[in-house]
Amino acid sequence: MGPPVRTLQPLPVERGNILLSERRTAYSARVTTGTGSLREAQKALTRSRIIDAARVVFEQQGYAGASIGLITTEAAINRATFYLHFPDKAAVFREVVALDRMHTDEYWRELNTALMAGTREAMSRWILRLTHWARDNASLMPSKHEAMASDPEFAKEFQPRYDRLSEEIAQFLLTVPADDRPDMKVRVQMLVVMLDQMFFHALVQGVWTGGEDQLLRVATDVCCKALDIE
Amino acid sequence: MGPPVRTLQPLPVERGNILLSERRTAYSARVTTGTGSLREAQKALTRSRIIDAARVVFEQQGYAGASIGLITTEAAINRATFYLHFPDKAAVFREVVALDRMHTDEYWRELNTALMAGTREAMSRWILRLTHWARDNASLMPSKHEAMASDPEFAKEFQPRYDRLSEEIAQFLLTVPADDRPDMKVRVQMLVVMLDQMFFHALVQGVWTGGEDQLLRVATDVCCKALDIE
Amino acid sequence: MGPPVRTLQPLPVERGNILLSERRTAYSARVTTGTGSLREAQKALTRSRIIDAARVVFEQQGYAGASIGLITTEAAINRATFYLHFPDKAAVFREVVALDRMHTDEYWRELNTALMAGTREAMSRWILRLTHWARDNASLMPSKHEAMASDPEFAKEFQPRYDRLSEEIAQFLLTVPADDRPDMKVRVQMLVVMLDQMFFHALVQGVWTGGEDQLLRVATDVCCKALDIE
Amino acid sequence: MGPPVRTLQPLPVERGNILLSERRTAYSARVTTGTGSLREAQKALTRSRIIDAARVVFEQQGYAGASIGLITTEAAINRATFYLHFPDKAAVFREVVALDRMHTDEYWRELNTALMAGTREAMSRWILRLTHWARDNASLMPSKHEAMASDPEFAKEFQPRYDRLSEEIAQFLLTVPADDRPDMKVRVQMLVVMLDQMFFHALVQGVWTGGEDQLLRVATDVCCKALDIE
DNA sequence: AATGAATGAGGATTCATTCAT
DNA sequence: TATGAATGAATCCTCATTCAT
Repeated sequence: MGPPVRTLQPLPVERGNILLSERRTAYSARVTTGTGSLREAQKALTRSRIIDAARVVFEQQGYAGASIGLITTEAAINRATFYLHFPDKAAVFREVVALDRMHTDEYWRELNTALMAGTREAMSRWILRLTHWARDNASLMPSKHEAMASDPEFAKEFQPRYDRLSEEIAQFLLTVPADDRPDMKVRVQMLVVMLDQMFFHALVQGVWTGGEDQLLRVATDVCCKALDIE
Repeated sequence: MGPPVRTLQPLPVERGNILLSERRTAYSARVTTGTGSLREAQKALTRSRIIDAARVVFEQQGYAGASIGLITTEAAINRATFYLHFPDKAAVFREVVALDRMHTDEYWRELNTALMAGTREAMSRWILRLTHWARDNASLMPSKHEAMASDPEFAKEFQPRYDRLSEEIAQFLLTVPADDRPDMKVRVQMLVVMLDQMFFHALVQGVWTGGEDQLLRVATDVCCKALDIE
Repeated sequence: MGPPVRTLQPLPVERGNILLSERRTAYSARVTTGTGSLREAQKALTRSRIIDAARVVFEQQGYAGASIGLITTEAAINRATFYLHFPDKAAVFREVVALDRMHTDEYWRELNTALMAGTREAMSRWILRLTHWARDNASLMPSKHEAMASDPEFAKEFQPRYDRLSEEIAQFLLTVPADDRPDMKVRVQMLVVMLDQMFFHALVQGVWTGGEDQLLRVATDVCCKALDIE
Repeated sequence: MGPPVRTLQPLPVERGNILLSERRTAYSARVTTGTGSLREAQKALTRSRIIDAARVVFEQQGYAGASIGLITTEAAINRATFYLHFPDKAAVFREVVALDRMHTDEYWRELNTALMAGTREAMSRWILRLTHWARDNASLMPSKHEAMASDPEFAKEFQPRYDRLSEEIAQFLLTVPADDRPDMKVRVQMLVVMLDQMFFHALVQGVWTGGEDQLLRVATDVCCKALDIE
């Protein structure tokens, strides 16, 4: 009878969530290591503190709502110190998002694998993986959407993901008849957009009524049918 | 050889588009007429001026970028007057969006018809219709996304659209075996989310590379396959 | 034995002088009267309060040292109110100086009369008059010099005084042989520059050692000789 | 028919002039050489680099506009290094000006000679010399005026020049009847102030309309007449 | 002696909002 | 009802200055 239907927890990202700070530290800390001299290490430490704090603030307050004052307070540093490391809010935000994106790419790449496999099973596994990813990144998404909507720069910067995606699945596309490739590319893009958005609605904004099982089942089915899998 | 491939014009909504003002005026004017006494009529007039001005400003400046000062300047009224009609920015925004939503519902309702028809042709026609709608509403979308992302209230308020949508297609759902209904509902929701988002990317943010024909063709195909049409 | 030698009091303008506030109020108040409606009157009142306060601050702190915060504190109004009346510090300063300039012109005009008279007596009287004027305006001079030195705009705006001066004495120039006029014009300009600067040194910066009598006597003598008077 | 009338080039000192850097380097270098140990030499080198850079910045940005950051950037040294050599902006400015003053004194001393000669010719030559000096120092003058106007300390420090001047011409004063000496001293001071200021207007601020010839001719005439020369 | 990093303090603006008219 | 004027609260940003290295 399958696993119990666990309603998708809409993730308590509603501006106040502080759950992920631990992992976040890991994120940016990872970047700092191996720099060399002591001074550089210290600078990198401060920098990563800012990034971590920024992430917390962006998650809690959204993009527009985040002020540099809040970030520096959260990072427990002087406001002026911020400007030593970043020119403005947008710059830190880019950094914060970049850390996420590293993982993003990783997951997208797996899509290629799943498509190559060409089985419902593989698709299902990938979509499940996607939910995990969405859950991890959910808290920052509102800010990302907000930034993209309010600042054309960000829109240009973050959106290309979908374009690059089509390159990620280049391998898979080669398995498709040459004539069908352009359409297939668009088809995959659409589905990715769909899943992306769907998980955003489901996880971040909590506006999905059904259970997680149903969501996964239907999503898999839609994708497979659209891609003529099985 | 089919119609010529016209690349989707990414719609010059890039903060400055003023194309729709005419229609907009019609929108809010429609609401004000026939209220009753003279005083009320005047008040309603001012109110609709604010709404129209607000729309212009939201389109040009985005949600966060729109200040009450800009709105009242655009409306050529005093800043204080604004507060006689609306408590804050969010309130006007709700009104502005509401005017769009009237139409929104209208279009969604047609989805039910298309689904009932159950033909690729009907689906294709509806999707085409959707692109028109998207084109009309494109300019306000960034603000809407921004507002939703930054203000949880808006998220709750605007998202339910997808829930209500499932009610709109209730009629269609009755034609589906009772056991399949829950999944079918989710399936349609997903596709709507997909189309919605797709047109946002394609029209508003102009990040779609293919032509309009391709977009429509693939979208129709994905939807039909996912819904077992044909 | 002549009048007693009274050493020129270098005027306690050394950032802290508050002596002239009374007169100042008179200055700007004069401007406000006769506006008409009550609202306008109130606005004008605030405006003149800002100007008066600005003058005090400029006198005490110099141009660079004067901040908008200091001005609004002195005026006992909100900082934002300032921006309702002036775009920036430079704008108020212009206004403050303008009030002085009204008088300035008046005094320069008398130079023409003195020159026309062509007697040592008339020159002496005018120079004496000039010292009074200098004394009255001494406190603002440092700021003026500072503003002129630091902001080319001000230099352009305030300096032309010397050019306009040559127009003020046009009448006198007509009494001079046509051939000598250009040189005579320059000659007068030089002397005015000299007196101007001299009184600035003597009164404002207090770096003159001699007594007031001596100063007047020598100045008169230099001027008369240079102009072939007597 | 005299030399051709060359309009006084108002000297492109308008914050951006960089003409004099060569000479300037010479200035401060002269001071640093011959100090002794290697360390001291290095220190002196840095010190002179700061002074040179400061001069450039003061010329370009004015006194208030010059920040320590700008100076150290121009000198290509660390901001903190500045504080090893000077306590603050005022201190470097003093040095910068002092370098000028060495020359200043030199020129003033020649005034004594000219006065002793007591001929129109000698006066004329000295005044011409003065214009050269003014031209050389023009670029720094705005800052000097600004500093004097904003900081009473500077006023006290730079002004005394006029007092010391009277000592420079002590020799000449001895040739004057004892009774007339006090007045003569003041008379010369006045004329020097006049010339000083005149060249400032003419060269630095470019507000003089006439040609250089006229300026020199009239200035010479005024001085000679005022001093009963010829 | 020189530097990189960090800080504290202060100044300019802008905005939403409230009064008295 | 509509307005002009005023306000309080934030925010951004820059600068002079110090400290550990």
